[in-house]
Amino acid sequence: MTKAPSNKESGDPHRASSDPRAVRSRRVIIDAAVALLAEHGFAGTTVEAIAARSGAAKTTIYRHWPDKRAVLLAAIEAIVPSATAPDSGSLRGDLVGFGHDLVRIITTPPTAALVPALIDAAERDPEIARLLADFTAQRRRPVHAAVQRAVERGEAEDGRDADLIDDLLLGPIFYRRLLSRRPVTEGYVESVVDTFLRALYR
Amino acid sequence: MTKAPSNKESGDPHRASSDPRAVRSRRVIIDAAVALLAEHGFAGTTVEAIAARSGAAKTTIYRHWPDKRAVLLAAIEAIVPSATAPDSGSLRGDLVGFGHDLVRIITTPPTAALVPALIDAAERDPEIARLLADFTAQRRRPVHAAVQRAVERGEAEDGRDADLIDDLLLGPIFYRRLLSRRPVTEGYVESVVDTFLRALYR
DNA sequence: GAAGTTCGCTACGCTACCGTAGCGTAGCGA
DNA sequence: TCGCTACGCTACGGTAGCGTAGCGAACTTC
Repeated sequence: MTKAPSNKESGDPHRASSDPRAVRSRRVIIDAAVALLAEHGFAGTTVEAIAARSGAAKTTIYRHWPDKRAVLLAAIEAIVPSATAPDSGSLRGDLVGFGHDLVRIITTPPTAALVPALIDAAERDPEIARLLADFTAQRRRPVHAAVQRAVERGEAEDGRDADLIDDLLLGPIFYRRLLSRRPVTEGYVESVVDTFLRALYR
Repeated sequence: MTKAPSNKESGDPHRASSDPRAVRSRRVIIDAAVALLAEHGFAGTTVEAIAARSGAAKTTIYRHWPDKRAVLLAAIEAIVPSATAPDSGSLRGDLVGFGHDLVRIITTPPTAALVPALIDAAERDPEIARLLADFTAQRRRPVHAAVQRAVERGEAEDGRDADLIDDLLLGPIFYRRLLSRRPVTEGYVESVVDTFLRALYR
C-alpha cells in the first residue's frame, strides 16, 4: 500500500474529476487521439503518439483510462457529429442541405479519414460496431423527419419504402467517397437527390 | 559476399520461379494472407501469423517478397473477384443478377471482411487506393454494359446520368452492409433495382 | 546420379509499443 | 496557507513483431 486515499471521490483512478487540470488533460488527449485515429487508423494509433501530440504524459493517459482501447473508444464517442436537421420548407431543399452537410463531414478532416477507420474497426470490435450503427441511425433520423414534414405539407405520399429512403440517399454519397474514390461535389449531391425524388415521390 | 549465385535466373530473390515448390509456397502463403487480412485487417496481419497458418517458414515468405507490405499487396491483387456480367435478356434481370452477385461477395468470406480492410487501407496507402479504384471500376463496367444492351433493345433511353448509374445501384448495397450494418437480403436488392429503374428509365 | 534450388528450422538483433512504478513539482480549493 | 490532487518525467519489464543469418535436408531438373 503505497498510497492511502483519504478523499471520498478520487482515490481510485478512471473516475471523472472536475479539477480543471483533469478536464483539460482529457480534452487535449482526446483531441490528439482523434487526429491520430484519422491519420493512422485504429490499429496504427499508439498511446505514445497520443502522449507526444497532446503534450500530456503517457502516465496521465493511463490515469484517465484503463487501457488503449478505452482511450480510442472515448475518442470515437467524442467525435460523433450531431446531425443537423435543416428545415428549408421544401423536401428537396431539406435533402440537399442534409446531403451537403454529410459531404462536408466525410470530406473534411478530421472526420473524413475517420469514417474508413471506423468501418474497418467495426468489423472486428462489437462495441465499435454498435457506435457506428448508432451514428448511422442518428444520421437517418433527420431524413425521415424531412420526409414526414413533406407528407404533412401534402408534398409527398406516405409510407413509401421508409426503410429504403436513407440508403438511396446516403449510399451513393458514401460509395463515391469510399469505394470509387472520385470527388463528391455539391452538384453530385443534387443529382442524387433529384433522382431520389423522381423515383419515390412523383 | 556469403553467396555466389551461379545460375542465370534465381541467384537473386524476389524473382518468380517456376519450381513447383516455389509455386506452391507462393500459393499457400497468399491464401493464408488473404484469410488473415479478412480476419485482422491490414495492420493486424503479421508475417509470423501468415507463416503459421500457411505452414511455410517465415524465411520462405521473405524469399518471395521483400517485405510485409509486398506480401499483403500481392494478396489483395490475388483476390479481386472477377465481376460477372449476366445477360438475362432484360435490364431488370441483369441488374438484379448483378446485385445478387455483389451481395454474395460482400457477405461471404473471405471477401466479406476484406472490403472494410481495403477501404481503410486505401485511405493511407496510395497503391492500395489504386487497387481499390481499379476493383470498383471493374465492377461498374458490367452495369454499363447491361444498360447499353437495354438501350439497344429499345428498353431504355440513352445518355441518362451514366456516371450516376453505378453509384445509385451499388451505393445502397454497400451502405447497408458497411455503415448501417443491417442485413442485405435478396429482396432488398430487388427493391433497390426497382427504385433505380423507376427513377432513371420510365 | 549430380548439380542446383528451395525448403524448414533455429536463433538472432532490433525496434516499437503496452502498461506500471516512483519521484518531485505545480496547480487547485478551502 | 495548507493539504490534496493531478501532473510530467524517467525508468523499467515484458511482449510482439520485422527482417536476417546459417544450417542441413528434400526436392527438381538435366
